[in-house]
Amino acid sequence: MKMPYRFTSSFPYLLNRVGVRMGELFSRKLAAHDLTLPMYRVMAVLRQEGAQRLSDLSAMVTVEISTLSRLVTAMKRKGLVSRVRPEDNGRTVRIDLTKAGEKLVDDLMPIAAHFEEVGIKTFSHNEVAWLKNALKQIHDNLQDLDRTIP
Amino acid sequence: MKMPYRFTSSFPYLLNRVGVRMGELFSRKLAAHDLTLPMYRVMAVLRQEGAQRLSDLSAMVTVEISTLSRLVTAMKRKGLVSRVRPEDNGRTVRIDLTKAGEKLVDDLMPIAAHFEEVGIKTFSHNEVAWLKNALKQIHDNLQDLDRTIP
DNA sequence: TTGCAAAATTTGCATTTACAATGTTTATGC
DNA sequence: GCATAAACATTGTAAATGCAAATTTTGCAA
Repeated sequence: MKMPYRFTSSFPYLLNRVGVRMGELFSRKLAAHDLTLPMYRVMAVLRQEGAQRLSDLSAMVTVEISTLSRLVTAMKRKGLVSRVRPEDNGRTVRIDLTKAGEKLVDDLMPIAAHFEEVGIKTFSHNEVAWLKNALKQIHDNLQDLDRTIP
Repeated sequence: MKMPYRFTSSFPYLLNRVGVRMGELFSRKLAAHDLTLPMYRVMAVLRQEGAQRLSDLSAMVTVEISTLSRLVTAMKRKGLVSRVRPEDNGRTVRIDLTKAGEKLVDDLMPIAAHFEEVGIKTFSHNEVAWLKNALKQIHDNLQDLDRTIP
């Protein structure tokens, strides 16, 4: 038999709910360092991928590019990142972590990892791997739709 | 062997990414009705659960209560919800869908369901059920932490 | 019953965000 | 080689958000 549609059992609802919760928990820790969650995400991506153009960073962090532009301004003021226009292509901009930013994000990542750990502690290694892969897959499915019907 | 920590393979990252994407897609549809995603979520919860107090609604929709207060004001202005103070407890407030709000959310839910469908189309029924349950479980794990260490 | 704490919501205010418009720099067609 | 388009990034502006403070109503103890 077909189940009736339940909003609170829908994927977007469950997704948003756990995402917001996890974000809140971590944000409290970040506040002690005078940081926001988007700032952390930017630093974490830069740490992993190295210097990025603004638009690429925007895609990786899933934050609107104009928002990111201002965010980077604030982070630069804090001495966390550098922003330079490369000589070979002056319309782009190259964002990178400073030493201080690197140090800070290295301190914070274990805390983020801890919250992740708490969330997934009731799952096996394989289950977590499957789950993460599913999230990746679903994202791709939605991206495909986005390309098909703009 | 232990894998190095990869931010872009972390659960919070994958979660946020797919959540934002799905939200964006649906938001575009909502814009045609002059609605925002939080507004839809409020309506969907009210549709499923019936009238709610503001604080309960806040918990269900995972939106900050002061934000919700203003959101409800805007929705009331649009004629989507009613807001009354019950006689038996004048410090609470009772939010409920109007007929118009009910009609609107009934029209929108299939669209939301469609995007969900697109996202999870590559998974079996059982897999989706497992996935949703996992998200619920993880949320609970985090809630427990929240209660343990405030 | 009166006064005080708790519960629930609202508001003040500063920050963040999104969309559109604008500004630069590079690439392309003729 | 020059005009024009395309690619990237920034800024103007209005709306959304979050925290703290204020407000209103209820519950409780003396």
